[in-house]
Amino acid sequence: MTSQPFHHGNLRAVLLERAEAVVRERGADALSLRELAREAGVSHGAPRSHFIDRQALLDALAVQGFDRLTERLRAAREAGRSFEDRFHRLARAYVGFAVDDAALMELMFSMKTTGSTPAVADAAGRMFDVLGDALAKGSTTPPHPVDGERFGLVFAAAVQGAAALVTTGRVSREQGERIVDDAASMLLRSELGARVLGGRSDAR
Amino acid sequence: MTSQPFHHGNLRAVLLERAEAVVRERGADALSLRELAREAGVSHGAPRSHFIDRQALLDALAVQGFDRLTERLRAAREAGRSFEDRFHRLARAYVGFAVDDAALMELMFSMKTTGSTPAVADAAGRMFDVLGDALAKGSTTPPHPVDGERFGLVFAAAVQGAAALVTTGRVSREQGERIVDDAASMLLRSELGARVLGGRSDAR
DNA sequence: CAACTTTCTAGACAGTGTCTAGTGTCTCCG
DNA sequence: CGGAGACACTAGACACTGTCTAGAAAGTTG
Repeated sequence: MTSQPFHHGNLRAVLLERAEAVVRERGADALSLRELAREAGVSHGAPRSHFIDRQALLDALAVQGFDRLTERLRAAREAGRSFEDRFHRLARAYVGFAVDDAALMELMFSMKTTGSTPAVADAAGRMFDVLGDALAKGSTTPPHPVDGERFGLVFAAAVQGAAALVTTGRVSREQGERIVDDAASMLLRSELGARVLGGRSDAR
Repeated sequence: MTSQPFHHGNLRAVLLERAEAVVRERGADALSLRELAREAGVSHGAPRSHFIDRQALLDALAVQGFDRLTERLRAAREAGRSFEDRFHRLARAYVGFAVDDAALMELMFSMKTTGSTPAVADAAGRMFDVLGDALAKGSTTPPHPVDGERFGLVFAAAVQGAAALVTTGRVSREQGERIVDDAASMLLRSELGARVLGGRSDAR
């Protein structure tokens, strides 16, 4: 444990952990495999046993990020006491994550990462599923599928956009939260929202 | 002109043009100053006279991108025949730009670019100003400043988010346009929208 | 205990951004 | 007209990167 054994033991986990810290602090561009290896006390070629590519490491980070965001969204969904409450909680959880982990968020949604591996696409899909499920569960009558999807997409866009405005420094975090609150309120009170909700505004 | 004179003459312009092509085709990460220099037929150190940094080149590209987007938004605003029409045209112009120049868009809104130079921040500011002005011009009575800003931010968020969903391949371009259309309609018919419009729904 | 697989080392290669010193070219002012 | 200074560029160097290779060490399995 003290002097390095030949086998590091959990190099993969250490690399992921340190890599995420670097991304968070200095951005994905600043991530260097060799620097990571040095910090972990292994040779510069060692990471290759666990990540064939630099991009493979970034992909793994993105998957981890999506999974963590998914978990937070799930928690927000559970904590919601009404449909509207759940709605606002989801939005805030999403924006909060985007603000706290802005660099990671940028990585997760960068073109080279998002489209690269099925694993990343799947993780992103699971995240969006939670968003969609949370909406579907709200209405007593199953929502019209088309309306439901449109509704979910507009919601996703608003939240994603608010997050982008915040992370790029265009608006403050408080403004970002107010944006999603406003957007959520508008959505719920719109015609489309009414149809999705099946005529009720406070389903449980 | 045929054989390269010592002074290239318009190296800066050529570099910008080729750099934008590279970003568009292969992403910002794939941009190499040395490769650019080779293509332009100059030595690897030549670009330094025009762009002190790799980042400086990227910043210049971002400024160019913001300016072009600003121009398109202006055109959309002029073409609009009613407030609602103008609204939809702006949204579609924004999403259209984001789709056609996805990689450039990603560069423009990346953290390292957005926050780096005043020049970039200014260019981004001008773009958002056009968005904001277009909204302010719509209402006959000057909108309540606070409501107007909230309105504009929600709009910007929706549009930006829809663009992000499209550029990351999550939804198709058609879906993206429907999202912004839906969002625009909801916004216009919301309480907040009504207040901003001063009670009218079709101001000219 | 032997075969096999995984994990790591160490060296090499091509490529990069950045810095520096020096040179060719242009412009402008006396 | 000519010289001086500003500018654009060249060429070489440096430290660094990701990736590939061959091979050694350690763990695993039969």
